[in-house]
Amino acid sequence: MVQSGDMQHVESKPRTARDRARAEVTMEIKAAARRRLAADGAAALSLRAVARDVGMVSSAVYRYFPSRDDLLTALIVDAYAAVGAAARAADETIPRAESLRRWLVVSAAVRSWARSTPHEYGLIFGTPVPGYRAPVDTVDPAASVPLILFDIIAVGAAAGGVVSWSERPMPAALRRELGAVRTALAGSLDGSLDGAAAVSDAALGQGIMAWTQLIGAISFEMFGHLHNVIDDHEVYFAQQMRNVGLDLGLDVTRPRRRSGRAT
Amino acid sequence: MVQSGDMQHVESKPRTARDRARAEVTMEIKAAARRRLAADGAAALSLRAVARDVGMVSSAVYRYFPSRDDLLTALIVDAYAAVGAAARAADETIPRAESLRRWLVVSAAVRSWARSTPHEYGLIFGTPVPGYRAPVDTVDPAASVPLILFDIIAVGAAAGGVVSWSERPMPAALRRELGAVRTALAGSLDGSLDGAAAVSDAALGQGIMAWTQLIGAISFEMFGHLHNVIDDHEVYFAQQMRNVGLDLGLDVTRPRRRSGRAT
DNA sequence: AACAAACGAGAGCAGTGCTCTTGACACTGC
DNA sequence: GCAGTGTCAAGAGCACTGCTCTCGTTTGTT
Repeated sequence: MVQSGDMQHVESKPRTARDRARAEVTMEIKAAARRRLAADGAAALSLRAVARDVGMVSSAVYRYFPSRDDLLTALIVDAYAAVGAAARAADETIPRAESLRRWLVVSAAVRSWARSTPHEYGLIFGTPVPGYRAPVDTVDPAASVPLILFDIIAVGAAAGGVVSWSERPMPAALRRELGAVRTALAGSLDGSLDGAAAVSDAALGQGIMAWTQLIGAISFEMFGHLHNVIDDHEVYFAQQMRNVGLDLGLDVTRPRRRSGRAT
Repeated sequence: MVQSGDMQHVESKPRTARDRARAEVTMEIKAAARRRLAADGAAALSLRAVARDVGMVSSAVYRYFPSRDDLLTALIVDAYAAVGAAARAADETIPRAESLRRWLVVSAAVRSWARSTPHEYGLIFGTPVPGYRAPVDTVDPAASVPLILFDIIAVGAAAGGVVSWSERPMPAALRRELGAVRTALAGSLDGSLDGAAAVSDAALGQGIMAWTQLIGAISFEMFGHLHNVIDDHEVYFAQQMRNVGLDLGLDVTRPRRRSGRAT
């Protein structure tokens, strides 16, 4: 179902031995960096330390990554890919028409990815590291989870789901921006983008809200802002996401149907 | 109206000249650190650099802050106090009964504080700096904005506002936790906490969602996650907050009143 | 075989957090 | 008034960082 076209970065087999070695060493460096990131966090990631881990001297690492920030950028791209893959894998366990369950499963998958690799989560959803420049490399993989959410909402809307914001007025300027967002998202969905048009401006706006809520809730939990407020994050998160999903009108399969479902 | 009891940290005038000098130098260091923080961000905050700025040598600064992290912690506490003060100042411009307008004005105040001091915002709502330990000092000022939001919701609920999640079931475990949260928040409100009891579990849960949504939306904007998605953050944010406020049932004064406000 | 590019190693620079020691100053009790 | 006590700024120093440059060596291409 949802698959952004990210097949092209499986570059053709490196021919020369040097290229092959280079690719391998690059991966080794990234793996070591990821290990140190998981252990100590992004702020404490030292290029010299990862160089020691892979048995090189620090200056040699600069042949592969021109600066420490570039190493971090590479890790960011990988992290985006990882969370996108986790979300996609979860999504594929649920029939495409069951929008609510898809939303619950995907949001839970994002949360559990964050809990399993908190520093990588902080890397992409926390404070931007140095002066922040979002290179073009990061914008494409960053959209993979929102893309899944858009598909869920589109299917739900096409099935007659009604969003709770649908009756509210919306500024024309915002409608224009959301229109551009819709066409961009619909263009990234390969298969049946027939449902994309069914996503109203209100649904799109509320969908972005849901995406914000998902990341906001996980960030609150991961960054400790719910300390002394919520103990059982598991049930709290599930409850919040369920309510957000219901507000999104995703329970289109449930209302008065015992198990079969109409179109 | 809402005022957490944070008057006690106006410690009595330092008597001896040495104490006075110490307090003054401490403030000078914090001011310089805040300046460098605003310029370069938390990651680049160097204790030696702020020492140079105040005309001291680095080791002298350690007489006032035992480590760099302690300096950052002091800045975090100040940042919490600043955003709380901004929110409170905005809240006091609106009559207490107009819950929706209070919500809109307070959320806008938080956003504009974030935009004016982005690095301080990142300091408290971004990735926790090193290994993260939230000292007891930070938990009290951190609650000031949520406290205001709770008061807004309590007044709205007492005036008959109905939250959109009110019909949804909620796990008993979560109800228990929210009960503790309610008594804690109600206890921090000095004046008329009669309305606090009117805040149902559903309203409280949705209130935390609104708080999450507020910070999530600002974080998305500040950290660049809405790049190529939203251009006019101003109208987008206002629209989102308005819808969240309406879902919270805060428009209790508007329905059938032409212009004069009641109470 | 000859040449150029890529590579790893090492030295070195400027900067960092933090510790320790030293001498000067201010406050306190006699 | 004066010694004793604690606080203070300063400097040197340690281990570490990101990053640059140079130096032989290896590798791929012509």
